[in-house]
Amino acid sequence: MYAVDATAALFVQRWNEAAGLPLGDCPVRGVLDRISDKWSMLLVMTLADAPKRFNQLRREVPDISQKMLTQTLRTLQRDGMVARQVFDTKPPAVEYRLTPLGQSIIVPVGYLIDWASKNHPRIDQARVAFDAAA
Amino acid sequence: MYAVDATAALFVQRWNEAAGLPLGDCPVRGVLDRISDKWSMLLVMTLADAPKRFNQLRREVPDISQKMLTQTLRTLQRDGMVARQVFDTKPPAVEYRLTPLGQSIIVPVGYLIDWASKNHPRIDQARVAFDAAA
DNA sequence: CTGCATCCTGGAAGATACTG
DNA sequence: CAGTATCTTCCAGGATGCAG
Repeated sequence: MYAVDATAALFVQRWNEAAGLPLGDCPVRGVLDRISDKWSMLLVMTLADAPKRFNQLRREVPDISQKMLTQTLRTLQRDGMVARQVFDTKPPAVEYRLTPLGQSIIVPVGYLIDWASKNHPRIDQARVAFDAAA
Repeated sequence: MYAVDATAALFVQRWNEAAGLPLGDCPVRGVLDRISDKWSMLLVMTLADAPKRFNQLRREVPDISQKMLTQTLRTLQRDGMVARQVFDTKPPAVEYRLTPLGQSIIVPVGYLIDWASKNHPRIDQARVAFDAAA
């Protein structure tokens, strides 16, 4: 055991319960896998402040290919995180917006982002030290 | 804009600042990428309650290959999240434990796990509905 | 027990071209 | 503008065998 704070201990306990499930039935594994794909969370955060259109997303995430943009948006839509609204104008416009479910993940992902921005210098330091030792 | 709560709005604002950075310089992207690999967070959570040895980890995460276990542990060690301690016994024993940095990520990841366990039924529903519509 | 070395494959992702 | 279709590349990850 370590000395961990109460919040961490609670999460660890929940995790241990979840981790005991058969692999296919562990909902956490499934969600972590989804989050873990290269673009999903990036798009969720890019849509976090306002709904956006297809090419607007391409501009704001310049290093995503249009194929992966389409594909990731479809997956997010299928998972109920993003809603797709077509405007029947000429030329057609398509707007993507977070659903309430999609919005609800902003906070937990936000904590991770917060952790990242606070601790990435430590990670960088650790890497330099590790590589120097090797 | 959506109507989002204050916490979410704060995280969105921070994200937008981070997202403005050149891609290589965005610390958040880097950390999301690390988290996004298949096994890192799984191992962190498995080590969250107590230090463990190599084959103990194999048993607790039965579907990880030994190659990926070694590889992921090395990466976590390099990033300063995990410490590796060798006991000079016969046969040799090696113990892996979370560093303070590694422990500090339990809480933000925990929020995500919490979100996952609460919302995975909604995601499942959404998928069924989406597939039925198609 | 704790690994490293090698080989190999599936699927993720990129590039390019075309369309309503 | 918002996609689809196809081809190709690339590498994470699995399988297996060996070693200190």
